[in-house]
Amino acid sequence: MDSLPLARVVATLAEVSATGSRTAKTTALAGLLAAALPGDLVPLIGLLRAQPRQGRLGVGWRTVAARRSGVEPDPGAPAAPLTVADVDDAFGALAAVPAGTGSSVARHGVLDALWARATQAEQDFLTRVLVGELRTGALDGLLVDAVARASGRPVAEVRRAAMLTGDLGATAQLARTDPAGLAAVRLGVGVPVLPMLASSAASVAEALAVTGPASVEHKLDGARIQVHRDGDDVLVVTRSLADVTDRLPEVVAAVRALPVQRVILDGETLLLGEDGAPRPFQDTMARFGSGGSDAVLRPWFFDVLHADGRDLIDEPLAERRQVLAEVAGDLVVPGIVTDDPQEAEQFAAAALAAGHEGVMVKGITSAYAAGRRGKAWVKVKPVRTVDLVVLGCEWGSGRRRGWLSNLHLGARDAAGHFGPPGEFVMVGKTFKGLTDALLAWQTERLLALEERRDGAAVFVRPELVVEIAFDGVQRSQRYPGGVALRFARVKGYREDKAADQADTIDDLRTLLAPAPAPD
DNA sequence: GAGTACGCGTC
DNA sequence: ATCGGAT
DNA sequence: ATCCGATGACGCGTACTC
Repeated sequence: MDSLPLARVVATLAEVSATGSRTAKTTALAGLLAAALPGDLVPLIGLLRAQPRQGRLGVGWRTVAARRSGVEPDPGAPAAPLTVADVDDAFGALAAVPAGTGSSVARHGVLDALWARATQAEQDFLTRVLVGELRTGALDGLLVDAVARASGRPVAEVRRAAMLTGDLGATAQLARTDPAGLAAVRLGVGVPVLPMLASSAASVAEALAVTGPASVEHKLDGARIQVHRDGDDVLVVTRSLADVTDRLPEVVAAVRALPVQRVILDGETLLLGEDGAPRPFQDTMARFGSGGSDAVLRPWFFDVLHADGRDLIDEPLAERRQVLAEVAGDLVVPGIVTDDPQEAEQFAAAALAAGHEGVMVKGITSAYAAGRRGKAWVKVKPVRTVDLVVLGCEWGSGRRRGWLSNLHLGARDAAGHFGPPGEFVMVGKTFKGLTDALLAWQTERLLALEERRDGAAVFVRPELVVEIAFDGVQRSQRYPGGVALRFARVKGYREDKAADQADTIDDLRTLLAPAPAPD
């Protein structure tokens, strides 16, 4: 079997994107995987998930493409077609180019070489990969099925191995070369596991009705972390399994101090204010995303997957929480066990009063379902609502092509703090919560209110009032009122209301946490 | 060298 | 993250 | 019950532009 020609990858992806049937897509991908050499599976899956980009290649690639665009592709067709391995080599070479002055020249050299060997179709494909067009993650679920099909292993077995190793490419290779090894994949300290995800409910009572007796825990507004410790070796990864160990020395130190040698912990990290209350999410991210500062990120843990030789992933939550209390002490996220809605409601109110995002309600008998979004974990957060005015709307793409989709939302500036009194101040955009019927309706309605266009946006007379649900507000530099909505979605149009009855920018600004005292 | 735009990852 | 639609 | 696709605000780091 020869190395897989890139042309075949291109053809398969074209087929996959052209068909609507999930089954057909799986079949096409499975065929591709089955045709690949085992050694090609890791780069192939990386390519299919559009992950192997190294930094900012979009513009670099466009530059190369533009420079090349006048140049005829080599008239004598390349002797050897471009293979997946070639692309993987090129990505490796790109990764090896050091950052800094001159690096873009070196990067372009690598890209030039790739481009020169590629056919037109391959050039198009590479452009889409490198520019990020194919990066949707949408193939993730399909690929698990396809790997199973291509290797003849049960889907559940492949899925479990992929979740436990956080690595579909390696799992595909294992499935092909060592089926027994695949079945034997277990949790490993130092090997990141895909984190368990939660569904959501509107109230604690509703959540409890789904889970039954539950652990009800504070939901902290920070970044998810998974920490592996083996003696003094500590690894910290994020929700997407990115290694952030070097950025979180304080978390490493905190875990090294725990009374346990080998452990996998699941939790959250965030900044606290001097008063002990959580800082705004933005502040946590500013620290989380950078090397360091004096601000100290603190870890809290709500689950333990392994402790000193004991895999706990299939144990009920009650058992895991007990072990957690022993190994993590005061770093355990506060929670109670109950099946009483009133008691849970009181606990949730206290969590909010303490400045947290809400609560998690977790079935007390549930196992840790790595990588799954089940009903065993349910998040409950308060939802706010405001009536805002539509200022404009952007044309949708993909399945929303032809509809005005992404609404520009304005709050009323009754006091005239940001312009003439009574005009509107933009506070965010949303495309969520719209059914196809509503999309059609708003497209027609907004076009009738059109004032002007600019690129993809149609600006309208500010007359239509829309009810918007959101989770909270955040400081904004982009929007003139200094606030932006977090997770805004449409609840419905308020045709009974006129624009001068819309909620005000001052209403929204009162939701902003007071700025920390400078001192 | 300063300022901007992009890419990616957090939610 | 959230939501509606499709499978 | 899940997966997919369309996009939100922000913050960092860095490639690119002048």
